[in-house]
Amino acid sequence: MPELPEIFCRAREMNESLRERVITSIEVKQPQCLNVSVEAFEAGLLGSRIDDTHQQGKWLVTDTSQGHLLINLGMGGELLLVERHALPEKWRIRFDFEDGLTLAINFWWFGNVHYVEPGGLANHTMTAKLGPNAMDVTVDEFHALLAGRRGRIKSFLLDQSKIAGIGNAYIHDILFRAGLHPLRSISTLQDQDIDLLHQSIQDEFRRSIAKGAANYELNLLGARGGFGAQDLLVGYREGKSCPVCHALIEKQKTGSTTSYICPQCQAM
DNA sequence: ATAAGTGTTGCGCA
DNA sequence: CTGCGCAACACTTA
Repeated sequence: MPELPEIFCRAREMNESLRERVITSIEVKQPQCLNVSVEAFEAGLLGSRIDDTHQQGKWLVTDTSQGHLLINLGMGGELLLVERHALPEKWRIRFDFEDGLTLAINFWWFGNVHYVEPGGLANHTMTAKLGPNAMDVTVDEFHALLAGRRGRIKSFLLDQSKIAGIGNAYIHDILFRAGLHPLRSISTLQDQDIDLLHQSIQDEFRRSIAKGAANYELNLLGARGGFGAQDLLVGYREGKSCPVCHALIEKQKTGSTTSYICPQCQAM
């Protein structure tokens, strides 16, 4: 589950390792994850020089000399920079560079690799409609985003068009740190709840980024991140005791996603 | 061995 | 606007 911390780290790694490289060949094993035909994809990116990469929600947006490469790893996957003779077993799309290195992209379920021509980002609806990056939202902006909303807090936080980058793995501890039940109605939140929730998002993501993000994902060079189960307070800890009140952590179906909560600390 | 569950997203529908 | 069910490119666990 690449969420904001993973994508943030991958963007940083791409900037460190891919800038100035020129794409000399492209192999697409899975055309379904493209937004254009294989022919158009290759015509767009062959010969292009990699420039800056930035993170936008769960998307990686790479500028090149011939347009933009946009990647969404869906529910998990890797971007591996390897020697061409040492390709990983599984990859769906591959970019070869002139110096013998290859960027191999894989994802295990639902990913996107898109090409957008120069100046066309505004027409790429999947990224154009994203809300502000969760880590970039100030506390005042966060209050404004929530003002007048009716639904439930978890649905809002997971809605990428409202605020981008939060997924169903980090959200367990984000809500726990804020003392909020996932099904809590936004309209019942007090100002201090919103302040604390904003702080929780910042804290959780910063802690993960500081450790190189999730340890179940590989970075560009194949190393695992340092943020893992030992860093979670309630997430994926069903039946264990709450670190604050020692009540037993519960796993609950909340709408179409599963939630891990402390029934004491996160009462409705 | 078979089936359910899972980190994402867009869509249609109530 | 909000919620829900569904489907789409695997893989792990019960």
